[in-house]
Amino acid sequence: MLDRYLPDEFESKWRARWQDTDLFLTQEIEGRPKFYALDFFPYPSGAGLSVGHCRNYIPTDAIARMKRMQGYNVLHPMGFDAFGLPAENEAIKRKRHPAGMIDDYAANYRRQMDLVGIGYDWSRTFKSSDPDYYRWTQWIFKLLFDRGLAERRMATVNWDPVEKTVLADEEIIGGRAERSGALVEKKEIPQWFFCITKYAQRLLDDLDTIDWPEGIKQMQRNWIGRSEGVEFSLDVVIQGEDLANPAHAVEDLRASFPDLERAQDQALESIRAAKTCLETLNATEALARCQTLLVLAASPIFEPAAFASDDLATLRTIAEGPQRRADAIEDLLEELIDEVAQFKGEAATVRAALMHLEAAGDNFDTIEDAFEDFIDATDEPDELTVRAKPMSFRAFTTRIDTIYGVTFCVLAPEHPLVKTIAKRVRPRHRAVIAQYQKQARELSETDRTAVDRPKTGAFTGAYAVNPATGKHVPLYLADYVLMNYGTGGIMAVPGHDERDFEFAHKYELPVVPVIAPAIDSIPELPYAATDGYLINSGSHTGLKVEEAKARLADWMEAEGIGVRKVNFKMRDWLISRQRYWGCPIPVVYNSEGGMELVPEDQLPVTLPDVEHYEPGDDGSSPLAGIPEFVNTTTKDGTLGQRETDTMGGFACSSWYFLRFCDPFNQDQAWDPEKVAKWMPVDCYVGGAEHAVMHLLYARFWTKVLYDAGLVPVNEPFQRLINQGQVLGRTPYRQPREGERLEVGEDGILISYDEAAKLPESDVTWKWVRMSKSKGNIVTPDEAVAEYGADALRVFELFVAPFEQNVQWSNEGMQGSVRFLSRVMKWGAELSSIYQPDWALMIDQHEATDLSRQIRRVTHQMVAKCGHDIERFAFNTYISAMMTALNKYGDLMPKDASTLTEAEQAAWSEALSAFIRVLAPAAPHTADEMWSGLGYEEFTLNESWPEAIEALAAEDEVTVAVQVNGKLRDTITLPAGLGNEELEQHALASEKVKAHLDGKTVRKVIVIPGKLVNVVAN
RNA sequence: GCCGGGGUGGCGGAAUGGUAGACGCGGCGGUCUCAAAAACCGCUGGCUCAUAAGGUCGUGCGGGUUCGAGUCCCGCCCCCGGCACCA
Repeated sequence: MLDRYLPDEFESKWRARWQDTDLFLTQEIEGRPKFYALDFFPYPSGAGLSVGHCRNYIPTDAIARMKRMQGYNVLHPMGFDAFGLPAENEAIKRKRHPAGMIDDYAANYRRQMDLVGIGYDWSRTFKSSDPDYYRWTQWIFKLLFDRGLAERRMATVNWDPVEKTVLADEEIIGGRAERSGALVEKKEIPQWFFCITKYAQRLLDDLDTIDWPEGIKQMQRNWIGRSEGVEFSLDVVIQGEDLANPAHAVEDLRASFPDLERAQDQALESIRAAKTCLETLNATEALARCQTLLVLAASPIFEPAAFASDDLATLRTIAEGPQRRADAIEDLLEELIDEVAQFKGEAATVRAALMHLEAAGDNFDTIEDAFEDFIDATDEPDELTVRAKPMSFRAFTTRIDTIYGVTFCVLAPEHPLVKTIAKRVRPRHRAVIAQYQKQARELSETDRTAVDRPKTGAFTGAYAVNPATGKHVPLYLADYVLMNYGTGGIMAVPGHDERDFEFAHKYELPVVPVIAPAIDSIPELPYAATDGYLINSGSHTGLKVEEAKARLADWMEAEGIGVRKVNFKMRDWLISRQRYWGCPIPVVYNSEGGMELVPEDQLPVTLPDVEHYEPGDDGSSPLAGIPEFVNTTTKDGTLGQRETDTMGGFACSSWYFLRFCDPFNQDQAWDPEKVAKWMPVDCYVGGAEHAVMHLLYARFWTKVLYDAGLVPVNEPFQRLINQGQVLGRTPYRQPREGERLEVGEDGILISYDEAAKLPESDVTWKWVRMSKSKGNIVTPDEAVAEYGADALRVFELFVAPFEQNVQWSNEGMQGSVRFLSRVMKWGAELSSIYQPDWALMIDQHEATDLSRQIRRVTHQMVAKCGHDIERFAFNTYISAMMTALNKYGDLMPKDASTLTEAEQAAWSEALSAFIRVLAPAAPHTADEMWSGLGYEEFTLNESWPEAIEALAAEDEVTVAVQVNGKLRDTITLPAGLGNEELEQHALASEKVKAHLDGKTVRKVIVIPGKLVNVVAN
């Protein structure tokens, strides 16, 4: 037997044998328990694997190997996440087709995985871009659609101007695209969504049922963002008066407009002009013409030559008035026409519209006032109800208990009510509103949501009515209120909310405390805590916060003002990508714009094989430019057009773990029985960067499939473990004059060569995640070539706890080389006395002290190793073997011929067990040693040694003896002594006596087999 | 700011409330060798002490609970990761 670890001598031989005999083929033997070990679906990149990736694959392999030896049916598959932007972008850059490129990269990954001896069942492998696979991705899309969980709707999307694609919220980091780094823009297009929000509550609740890192669960909880509160209505009034009362409205108008007389004159003139127009025009015709013009004016494709000259002339009158913007006038007229038409006959509508056309030509600012006067002058009081339609908005709050402290309200600048309010308030307010809306629109999302940004806002001129107090509080616009959370409007309680407080401070709004930690105290504001009592709260004063919440909610529900509501921060999953390299969405549109799903028997909708797949500059999918793809027929045989969006990559990775259970089923996505056999995944291993997106989406799909009765589990991944990152030592230098640092960098990345040339003081070394772009990658190829595959494996397992980051050093692998060499040397020394039938012998011959000691080491090691692998503590698994080896070393005989048969058997057991326990970590070495003992079988097919507790038990124990909690002596005693005996031995210790001198023993605490603590004073 | 995870020798790290520092790296001394490497053996937390024995301090900081705290509780500090005007 080889007595040194010489990997070149045997490692590749074993890998070849494993492959040749299909060793890693999944076994499905009746009656055995199952174990599904899975690594995150990797996206193969051109950079290949680094030793960092191996830190994922090696430990999973170790546990999978142990489980197989322990008699489990083990499913340990691997495949490739092939679709997606990174692949497509790289393909474009390299001018290669992504399919071929991905094939090459995946082949390289596979080669590297094999190189380090990962025992994947390659017979089950697939890529998500295989039509055989994505056919079923489309099938699941259909399933989601049929269950009302896939929707197409207009949406403002995050647009990446560099990659020319739409991004999910999750793909934006700080306002920039995660991948390209471009500043994200807004765009409005029809998009496909999966309605994950319908599952929000279950996704949240079921986190409690799975064994995942607390951090990841918490991240998902935060992402889902559940909050409980009350949503209720607030009426909006202007000037603090109820405009439903016409008399008030007119009074108000007069009071607020001292120039009324003059305005009336102007208006009357306008009306006269309008009447003249009316007399000469057919009313219906006039209205139609107006509307046409308005629509035209708003259209970006407006083409003046296409229209009759009198239309044009009218349009010009509208659009070219002094300081007019066509869109502003259009807005106004559209509103007027809408409103008036609703309540009056056509003639009046046209009259009003024309009048305002005229008025607009004269004096835009007074147009609203002119309208008021017009209504006034027509002597038709009911027309005032048009203006006085009550306005209200809804607000969501988790702190309904603070409603008495509302001193103002805020709407998001994009809130739909703002437009209505703007029409009704006085011009100066209208101008402020318009200005503020413009400002908010122009701010990028990044700027707008920057935390340290001072609050801004604008008073609308309108007031909200607090339903609890009836008080009118000013209504503001402010961009710290977001349209896409809650209702887009809030009740502001500056006394008990930091943001509202800051805003109130800036705009000098009152701050009223309504919650106090104790009934008679006044808190320091803002006081955001929820423990306390209500003060200044009318009939609710004195209630505790929780009770007040309940009572106020009850009251609102009873009065119909509001309802209890649960709000989620999570949004639906945007799935559309306007790109080529993705799974086509199986939808066809007919000529009327209706949509239908591609029937199941016509799936897959395959991606056309084309030369050019670059996205168009307008953001349309490259598929849209391929007529052979787009043009198709609908179910009823008419011409149809295919959906040209493809699905984002997360769709493909949301069910691959199911396909692995039945990878080549041609008739269905999987056989439910097979999935029932293997699912859930027992141990799912990958990086923490997928904490939210992939893991949430996969959970969502699993739940949908569970609801559809297609999978028997509600959660896909029973146990999740995140490996730590491998960091490479990376050189940086300070920027030179004229150089600028990238955002987030505090030095300029340089190469190792450059670092070697610079003076040491100019180079800063940092530990940075290995990546090709950083130039700090160590590949498994290098590591295997220099140190050996098993050395790499052992080092990766040993170097640090599994979840912790590692600072990589090649020298560290030298340590595992040393360990493996010692193992092989020890094995070689013992091989001459190895007894294959040790198990029989060991019971037939009387044990000696030595044999008992050997067996104790063996059985302690076996127990610890199994337990440690199970709990992913691979570093202590390796160290347990090292410890055992050290102890064996101490017990090794000078002369083997003096060993008794029991001792030979004990040594044989030790060697046999050690090799098998070593196998998950160092399978090449284990197989080499195993065959050296004459065995034909691979260690993977051998059974995991059994740890016998009785043999592992110590017959002597070292007892710590303390006096007043301080260690004063250790005494070695036979195991199993009673407490009293231990106490006596402890008190008999000379050292203990010395410390007890002059003291009285008050108490003696005995921990059996461990410790005696004498308390004395 | 909020949430999560951490902070232990020169370094990576071990330690169900019970002998802190397992195991490894590095370092020091030795064996072997003409020599070096490799391998093997021994030592290796600080202070105190000529040495040993012994003593004493010691798990980010300050308190507390306990016979006994790296571990539990309270209050801080620092590092890493995530979220971030979410009503």
